[in-house]
Amino acid sequence: MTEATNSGAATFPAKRGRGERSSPTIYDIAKLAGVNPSTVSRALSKPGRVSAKTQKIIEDAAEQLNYQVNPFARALPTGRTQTIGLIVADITNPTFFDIIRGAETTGSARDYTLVLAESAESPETELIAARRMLSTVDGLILASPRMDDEKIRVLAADKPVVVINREIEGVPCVVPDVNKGISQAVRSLAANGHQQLAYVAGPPQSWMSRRRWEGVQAACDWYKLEAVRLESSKPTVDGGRQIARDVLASGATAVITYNDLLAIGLMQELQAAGVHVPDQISIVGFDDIFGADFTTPALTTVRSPLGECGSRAAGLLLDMLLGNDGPEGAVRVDTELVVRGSSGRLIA
Amino acid sequence: MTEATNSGAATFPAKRGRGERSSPTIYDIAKLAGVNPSTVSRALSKPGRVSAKTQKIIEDAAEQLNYQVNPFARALPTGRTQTIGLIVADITNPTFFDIIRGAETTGSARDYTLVLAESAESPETELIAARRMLSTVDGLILASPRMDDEKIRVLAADKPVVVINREIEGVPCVVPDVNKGISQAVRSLAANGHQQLAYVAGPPQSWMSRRRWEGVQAACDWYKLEAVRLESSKPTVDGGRQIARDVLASGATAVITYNDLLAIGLMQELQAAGVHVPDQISIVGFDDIFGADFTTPALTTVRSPLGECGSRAAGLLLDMLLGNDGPEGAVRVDTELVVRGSSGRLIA
DNA sequence: AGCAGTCTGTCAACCGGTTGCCAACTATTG
DNA sequence: CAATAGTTGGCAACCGGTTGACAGACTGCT
Repeated sequence: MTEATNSGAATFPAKRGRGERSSPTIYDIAKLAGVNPSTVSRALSKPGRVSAKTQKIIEDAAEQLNYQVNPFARALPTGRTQTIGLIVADITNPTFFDIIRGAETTGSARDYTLVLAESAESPETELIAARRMLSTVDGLILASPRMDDEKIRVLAADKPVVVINREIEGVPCVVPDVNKGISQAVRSLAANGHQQLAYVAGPPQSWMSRRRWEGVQAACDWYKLEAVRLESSKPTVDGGRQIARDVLASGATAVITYNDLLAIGLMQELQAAGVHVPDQISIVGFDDIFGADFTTPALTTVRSPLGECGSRAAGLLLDMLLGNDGPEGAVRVDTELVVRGSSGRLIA
Repeated sequence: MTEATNSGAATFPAKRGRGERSSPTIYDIAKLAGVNPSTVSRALSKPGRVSAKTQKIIEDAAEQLNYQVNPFARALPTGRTQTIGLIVADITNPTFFDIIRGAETTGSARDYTLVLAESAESPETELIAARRMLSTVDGLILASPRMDDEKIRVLAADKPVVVINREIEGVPCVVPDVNKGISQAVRSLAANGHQQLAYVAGPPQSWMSRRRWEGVQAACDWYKLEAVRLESSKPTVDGGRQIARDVLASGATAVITYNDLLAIGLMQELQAAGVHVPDQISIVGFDDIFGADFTTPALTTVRSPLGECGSRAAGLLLDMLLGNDGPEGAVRVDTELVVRGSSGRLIA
């Protein structure tokens, strides 16, 4: 190769969008420290592989040049990117705010950067986003995914994946354990004299909505309440308003909704219709989202520790990246009833 | 090189965390299509550089192999990463939810990925996060930055930066133009018989809080109201509760707060103290955050189109990445008064 | 047919780190 | 003092795309 043509000389372009001075590389450090670039690389990433003396010299040089690794150059040969991806079904939905926050916080505490995408509730968009991300992140968190189990398993076979708010056999999951919270809610309602309860369901394809309904049924069985299930058109404030007439028609005096948004809409509409909450109807929401205590009366709700879910999921993921196996079954985080003003004794 | 030692043979490790099959490269495509890798590269990224025929062959081969570019490999020589960074002061704060959403949406519409970080309201953390990000993204959006102008200018000299919610000479900014909304608010209050107005300020270092106070003063001058400024301890619901006694003491019958959170807390506390809103005191918030209409009465507020800010900022950034210059002055988006139940005629 | 001008594909260098292998050097021990 | 074991640093290949330079093919024109 020494005697090769070398005709081209290929002067590479300056690049660097602006501010011409490109950042220092390990080659610069090597020159300054009088060692080989590979030694610099080792000193900076493999503690103990080089002698303390050389280590010091190199670190000083790096300091002096204000060196920062180029993450892309590092990612190329190793595949490690120091980023984790998070895909949420709907950025608009406050449920996910806490999840995002939790994931970002524990991620950045361990020097990982969070990459965010949303699927707009569409299984297809979700899959596309997931695939696109998978090549650029070390691991992926799916919050309330909409695609089918099998697709998620395929993704999980490729890189570490953690799912929030859904249980999938063979994939690490973090799910709020709804039973405790629901049980508290139903007991509290029963104690307040309620006998007829309505559950306002969420999207039909939602795993979590089914789960909550099962929980409600079980608890109502136990506490001897009658439970009916009503279908909302969409899991939003507006959907809550629309379901109000069905709720009244059902004759139930207590309502548990799939989420807080539905509860808030429902309460607004009932109040507008002159129904008093909680004297005539008690309302219990789900999740304890931001703003659940802004209402009058403030919303009683089953709190899902969403922030903790995000943070636990990120923690799990990072552990898996360290080579540990994912947990056996799903990780369950406790839910609990937060009693506020929207539920109480029935005043006939 | 042919006669070289070749002793090493350097068998590179398999890598790929799991699922051994690594993804196809342009070399695989080249082999399949019977052309040179560089031709593949050109076909895939430089439309028109290769003949239509070859183009077709290569595209088919890529399709068949289910090829995806390796973003790191591409980023290394070019510096382009197809990602934009967003740093917010506080992920907890709902003000930023819409900004995040706006930025994510327009970003991903143009095939850019959003990378998110938060500064926890600390100028130092912010700077560190910004620096760390800057090396891995094509451009950066700073929402309500807390560090000083000069530092931001330095960052902006390196890569395109857009600032939201603050004006900095020489850096592209997107700011809500508060005057219109404030003017509407004060006019409405004046029309309802109010003569004494209090402004509850936000964090002292907040550029936006000062701006809003100036706007309030100007509008009060014009509409002949008296305005006093009160200092909140923190811009949260809790801070709003704490300021209630000062508000009452001030004798003002109308209040405009630095943000909705303060307004909500203030209203809760006043109502708890038996003060009727809006009959005795009118309250106007700022931003129209998620949940501002959950309260009873629903909150009257000056809406800042936060989602639009995020989306405009991302748009601006992407344009700058295309080589266009940033806008001359700051981009202003209109604010407007949203009248709901918390403001109205004074009933003495 | 001869020749300039245009297209198109190939070659090879390069981005900036990482790492397997080896050789030189140092320290330990018989 | 020599032989052996353990360290440490250097060499060079490699990750996967990008791009300037260039040569061969092809076109059109005289």
